[in-house]
Amino acid sequence: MDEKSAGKPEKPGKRINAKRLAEDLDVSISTISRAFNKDAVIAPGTRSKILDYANQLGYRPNPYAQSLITQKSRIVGIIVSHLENPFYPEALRGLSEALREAGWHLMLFTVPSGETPDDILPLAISYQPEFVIVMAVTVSSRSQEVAERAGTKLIYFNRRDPDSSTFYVVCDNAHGGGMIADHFIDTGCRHLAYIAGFQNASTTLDRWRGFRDRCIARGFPDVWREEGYSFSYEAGYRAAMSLMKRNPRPDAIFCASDIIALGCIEAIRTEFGLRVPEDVSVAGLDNIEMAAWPSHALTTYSQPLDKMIAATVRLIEEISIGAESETIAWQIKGSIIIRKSTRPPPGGKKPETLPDRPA
Amino acid sequence: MDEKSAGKPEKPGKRINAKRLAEDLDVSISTISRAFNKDAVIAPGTRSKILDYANQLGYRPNPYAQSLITQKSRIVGIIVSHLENPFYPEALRGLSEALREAGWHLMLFTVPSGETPDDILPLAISYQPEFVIVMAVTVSSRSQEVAERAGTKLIYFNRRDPDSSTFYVVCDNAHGGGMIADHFIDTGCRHLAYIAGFQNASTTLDRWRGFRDRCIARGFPDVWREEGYSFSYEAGYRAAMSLMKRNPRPDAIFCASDIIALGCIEAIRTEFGLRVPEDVSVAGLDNIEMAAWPSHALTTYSQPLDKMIAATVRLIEEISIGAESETIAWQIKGSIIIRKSTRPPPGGKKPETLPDRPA
DNA sequence: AGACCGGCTGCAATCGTTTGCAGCAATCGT
DNA sequence: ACGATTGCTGCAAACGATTGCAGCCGGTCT
Repeated sequence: MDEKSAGKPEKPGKRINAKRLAEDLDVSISTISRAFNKDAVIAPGTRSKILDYANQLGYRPNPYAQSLITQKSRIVGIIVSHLENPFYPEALRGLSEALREAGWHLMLFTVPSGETPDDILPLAISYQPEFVIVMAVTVSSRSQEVAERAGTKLIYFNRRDPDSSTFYVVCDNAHGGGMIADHFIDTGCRHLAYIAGFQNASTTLDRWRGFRDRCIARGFPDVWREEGYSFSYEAGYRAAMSLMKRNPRPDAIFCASDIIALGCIEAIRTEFGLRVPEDVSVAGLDNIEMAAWPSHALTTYSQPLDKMIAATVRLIEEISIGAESETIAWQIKGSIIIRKSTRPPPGGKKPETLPDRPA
Repeated sequence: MDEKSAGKPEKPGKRINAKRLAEDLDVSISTISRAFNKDAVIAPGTRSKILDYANQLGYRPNPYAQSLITQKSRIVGIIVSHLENPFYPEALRGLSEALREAGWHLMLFTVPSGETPDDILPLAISYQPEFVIVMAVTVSSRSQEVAERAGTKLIYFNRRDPDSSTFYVVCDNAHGGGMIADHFIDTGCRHLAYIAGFQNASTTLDRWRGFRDRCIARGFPDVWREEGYSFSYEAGYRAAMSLMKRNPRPDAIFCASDIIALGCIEAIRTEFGLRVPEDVSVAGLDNIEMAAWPSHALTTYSQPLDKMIAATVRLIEEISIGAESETIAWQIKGSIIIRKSTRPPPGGKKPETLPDRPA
């Protein structure tokens, strides 16, 4: 520490690296490295000396060199297809924060309208993230294979993978459908209908299944189903237009997403001059923030976003440390949130008064 | 090509690298590299041979090694603070796609509610992105310095930097305020008001300035201003509650964002039983997708998102190739979108009938 | 025929880390 | 007092690319 330490004249253009620290501090590069590695053997004194000097100089280990040598990037990619559905920004935000806290970096890929997540995947894995979270409804199973070849693990968020052993995290959509059906029936609705989202999204399917099965079980087998073809406001608007012309006209509509429900309500009000919930009960699924706005006051089934996010991060952590995670998939129950877009429960109480067996 | 080519037994665990290609193809690693480098000298035949074989094997150059040696990452970080305001997902999406097309990767950082973008910046630059786009209203100027030291360029999106020579891209917010003022006054409104967003965000300030200046210029100096303290639905709701109790009661309210406007309208309708636009005209600024929904039909000033995004990408490209970009900042005009939340223009036409000089 | 040139390719240094292994001093056990 | 153990540190070989420079080969010019 006597050769030429102290007033060393800041080499200008050069980014500071471990070598520079090593020279200044008169230790080896290895030692510098060890100072930053949580569980490496190093004298506590040496470590703190290095750490102090490091952040005095603003030094941080170069992540590219680290990734290169360790073969780990601590990057997770995320492919999002429908950011215009407010559910996704909410999920994205949560995921972003949770992953950051766990020490991961998030690389974002949005899917342009003409394309599918499959088209984007090659690009997403080109930066060799350790994981790619797919937050999109439609993905082919070929993707699985592409990812595998690149050494990247795929995790589906809000999408069940029908035919395989991939990782996924979803809410219990069938349960949601069932709860809504119960609520409709309990509040005296008799002509039930469903507005679907993307045609063969697992979410569309499961919600429908849960809803219809419960309707049938409770003695209402004639459930309308209208295709929305997407999870959007416009879809809800259009679907409601057609649905409300049927005979018998529905008096309760379960929409495959909140945003569909808002479109649906709007159509019912402006196009048919009917009231919600007096004439028609409408419920959604997601519980996006907007659903709570007084202007909407939407009854809905709440996706347990926090739990879903926690599960996702946990999955990632476990796989990443090599614990071939025993749970490959999470399906988490949410809960129904009753607001003002559906009829209130019958005055006082008469829960046993089921429709087809009059009191 | 005779030593041991042909039926080479796929080395299993090993990720394929340039060396592997080189051996199989009997060329040097340098040549492999050159095949992937657009403007390197290499015989066309050799290149296509390599490229073919490469994507038959699914090989792509390792980005970490590339970044390490070239000192460029082609990564741009983005810090977003208010994803719950739909304007930001829209912007994020556009930015993501435009940057992808230009060959950049996007690393996302959201700002948790307790913290500021400044707190996140160190983390954002820890991966050494070449640029960081800050899509947030409040940033201290110290950040500028932190970024500089790490060799990262900061670009503000939707935020003007008052005191410095940093890069930024915004829409012409003052112009927006002015247009809305004109529209209010032209449609016969007389008691004008403004609901502010974050208190010292440049957007709040500029919109106010443009609005008030025009009001004054046209002879209505008494403009109410109500603080919203944030760009949210709740802020609009709360602010409207207080604003509508003033005397004289406003008959036109310009909100610092669309989402504020929606909250504001809701409060006017449900809390005061008044009609929009018959009793009060309300306009926003942003032109988020929801503003066009028939249930809202919000009059607003449209942010020229596409142009803003194009400008941002262009800025990045220019700086990145070293052309010390002559334009350090972009301020782009948007346009007013008249819908149903403001009174219609006077029947037929009487544009000259200004308030204070009666016809 | 010899000099020169242009097009292509290979050599080897380099980027900034991590990590197994060996070495060394100080402490401990007997 | 001497070997074994412990606690820390340094050496050097990776990781997988890029790129300036030198070399080779065939063709053209004089």
